[in-house]
Amino acid sequence: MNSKEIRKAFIDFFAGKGHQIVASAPMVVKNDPTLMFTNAGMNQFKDIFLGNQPAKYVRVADTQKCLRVSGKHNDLEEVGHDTYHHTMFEMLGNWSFGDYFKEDAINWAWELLHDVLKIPADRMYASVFEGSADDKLERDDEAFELWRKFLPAHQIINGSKKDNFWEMGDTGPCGPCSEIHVDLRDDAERAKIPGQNLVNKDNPLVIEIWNLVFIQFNRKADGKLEELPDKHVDTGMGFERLCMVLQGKKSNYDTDVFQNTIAKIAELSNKKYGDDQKADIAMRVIADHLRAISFSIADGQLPSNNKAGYVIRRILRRAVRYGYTFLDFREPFICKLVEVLKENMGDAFPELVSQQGLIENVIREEEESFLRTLETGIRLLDDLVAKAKAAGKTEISGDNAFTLYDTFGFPFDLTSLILREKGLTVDEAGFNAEMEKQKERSRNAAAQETDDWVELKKIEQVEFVGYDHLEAEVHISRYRKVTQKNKEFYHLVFDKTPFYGESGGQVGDSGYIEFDGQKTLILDTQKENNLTVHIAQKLPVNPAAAFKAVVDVKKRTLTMNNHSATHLLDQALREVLGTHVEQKGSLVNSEYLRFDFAHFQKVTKEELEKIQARVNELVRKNLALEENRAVAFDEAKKLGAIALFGEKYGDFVRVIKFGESVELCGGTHVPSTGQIGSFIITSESAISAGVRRIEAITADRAEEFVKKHMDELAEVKAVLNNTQNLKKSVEDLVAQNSRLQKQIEEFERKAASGIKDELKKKVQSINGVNVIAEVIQLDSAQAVKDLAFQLKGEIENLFLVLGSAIGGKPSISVMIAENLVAEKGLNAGAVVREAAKEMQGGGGGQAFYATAGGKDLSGLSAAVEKAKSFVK
RNA sequence: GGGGGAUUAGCUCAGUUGGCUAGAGCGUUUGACUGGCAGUCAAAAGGUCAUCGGUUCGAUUCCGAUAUUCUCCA
Repeated sequence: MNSKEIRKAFIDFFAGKGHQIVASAPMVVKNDPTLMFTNAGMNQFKDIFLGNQPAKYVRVADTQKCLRVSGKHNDLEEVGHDTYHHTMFEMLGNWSFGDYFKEDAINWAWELLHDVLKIPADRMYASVFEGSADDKLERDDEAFELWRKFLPAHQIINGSKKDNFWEMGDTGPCGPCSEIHVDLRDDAERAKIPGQNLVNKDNPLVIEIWNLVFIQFNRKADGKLEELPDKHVDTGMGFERLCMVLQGKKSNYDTDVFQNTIAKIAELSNKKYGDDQKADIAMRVIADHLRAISFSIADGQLPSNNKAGYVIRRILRRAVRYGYTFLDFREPFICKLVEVLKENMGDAFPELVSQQGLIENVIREEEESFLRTLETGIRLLDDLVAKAKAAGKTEISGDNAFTLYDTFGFPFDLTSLILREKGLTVDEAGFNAEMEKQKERSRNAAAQETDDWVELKKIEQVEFVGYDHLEAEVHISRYRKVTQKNKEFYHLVFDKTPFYGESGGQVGDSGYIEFDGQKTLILDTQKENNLTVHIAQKLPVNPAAAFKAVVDVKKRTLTMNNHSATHLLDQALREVLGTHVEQKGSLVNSEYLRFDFAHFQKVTKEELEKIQARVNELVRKNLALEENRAVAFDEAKKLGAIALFGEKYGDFVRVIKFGESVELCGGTHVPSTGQIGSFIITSESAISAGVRRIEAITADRAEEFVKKHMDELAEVKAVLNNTQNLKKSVEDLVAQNSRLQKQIEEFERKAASGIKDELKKKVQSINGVNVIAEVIQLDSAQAVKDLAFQLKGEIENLFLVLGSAIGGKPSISVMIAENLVAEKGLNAGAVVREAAKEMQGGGGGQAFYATAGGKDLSGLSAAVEKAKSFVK
């Protein structure tokens, strides 16, 4: 069976058992502060488990793209070294939300693996939770008995709390789980050591493929468990591992999921997979990371320097590093692999097909930029090596290596590799110590303590009334205290709310809630999945009261202007640039709007003018908002609504129409576009290969912007006697200025040359040295310097001291012919330092030319005399 | 969110006790050599040393802020 057939077999099986098949959620998570990426199939159902949202279907199955870059068994740095870890993987899963429980879950798992997919029974092992004294839990005998129907007792293993008790986090839903392991060793090996001894022992051929989680408890902040009213099943099966088992391979990377990519890498690098261990690791790393990066970009997450974007950048750079070190790639190559990936997975994940061009461009750009970083690092490292060698050292300090890594992004393993080649070592312990310090700093800065929710009023779902009302009577449904850096604030959840929680690029509302004359400020409103969390500075005195919730109208109105303008901008962009323009991100707040979109070249000035004019035209048409809050998703698409990649949509969506602009959007909008008033583009820039950014302002801000510019112009005109032709006047002024500048220089030159002739007459000969020591009238340090250098060229054996007042301050320059410096041991620097004392100053320079300044103008001639006295 | 760098000629970068006429390579322009191209040689142009403030007799250099940008951590 090939991988496509295997995926289908799973989906068909559970569809046959009454499961609703749903689409994979985006791999990049939005609206969940605790998670950057989907790391398990259950993520998209989190709200159901938490009780924040009712289940739409009680039985669901899917294949979910997941990304794991950290965690107990999956450090990014390990991926590729073995044959079964990945960053991005597919997780096949089936769920029951308060419907079937252990019995059906286990029966069906067995039926699929054994009866449908034909995995031999004697190669399968099941594990069950052994119980835990800490939590006062017995062994999961129920699961054990269910497995006994299919497996002999010795193939059922007791698992520890670590392996067989699943928890969503420190707190929240949890429960025992039961894993299915498969033994892939050959018969001789199996005869030697029984498979049950190797389960959960990190043997690459005795592996867990499916985990069935039985969610029956809720873990509270004090560590205690409470029984859930509704019990759920959550399962996850590693798709790549399943393919390995069914295709009779010993490594995930040997399955058809990865082999096409690896073959392409081998071709590009002119190496063969299987010839060299290190090259093999590199190929696996690249084949794995390619998937993670491509899917992230397709989901709209571009590499950047913080948060999720940074994780993607790090993964990509790791792939480049391995290609660079072990496969000798010196130019972008990962971008050339996207084509193969698309052929492999484009069927199941159409976003790869439609986003291919963007993915390739973004990857190429990132590769180029990192190769530049590497070059810089190599140069810096060469310097360090040269210095170390000159000092007779053979080790580079951990501190230095860390600076290379931390400040210049040069990977530590490359540092030690290059040093090894040059016969040097690096202090790894020192490096790690510095690394720890950095982590400590960041942890302290980000440390946050969250208390348990205190529930006051049970609700099914928060009702958002903010589309229609900016005030409402609300009750606090639950609250909790959050402590960060000694600052306390409170998270409040209301039964209903007029406050818009930050999402879809639009910032959250602020405002206040009021009871009995007491106001509590709401600083911000955030969304945690489906929960709208209001951030308050303090807890109201009487949390159970009925509050009047009031949104900051000014801020909301300005934000609405910008949000609606963003839709108009989107439409104008499509009209002017073409329909390839796709939104890649946006930010909308009360100050301005920012819109990122796919476009492969700079937007020209003419295009920008057209776009801005078009938006303003749409504003003036005063198009009325047509809002429909519950349109079936398919229906909305038929209307031509613009949906975003990487965005998770429900079955029913909100559709926002302004004339011809139709978008799926949850944000708040103006009743008609005339309210936007005016729209001004303030900047256009590139944020990544193939992605441009436009920033713009509207309404009040636009008006202020125009006023500021007009005022400035008026002021400038006033300075120029209210000239009719400002541009010409300024040009004339500039031309005149440069002409005068040249004249001044000419005069100065003449003056200097007059002074020069005077000075040449005053040469004294002292012991064969031609001495000039005079105070002259020159007001420019540069002119004095020029004069000194000219005299040096014209008089041999010169010892020159020039005193002058520059900007009202005394200054002396000493010039000594090079041969005198050498023969007589004279040093201009020493001379000026000594002489400058006469005028309360100091100075320095080189042996042949030095300058000094001072505070006391009356000491100038004394200083000149003093300098002269150095002639021997 | 927190740390560390960087910003000098069109480009890539040097520039240490604060005073070096602010440099190199590449590129550009001009001239010479060659039948032409390529090239070689010679010369020249090109700099608010990111911006603003402070310390100092004096700041590209030290300090602070801002902007832009790179990078690491969370």
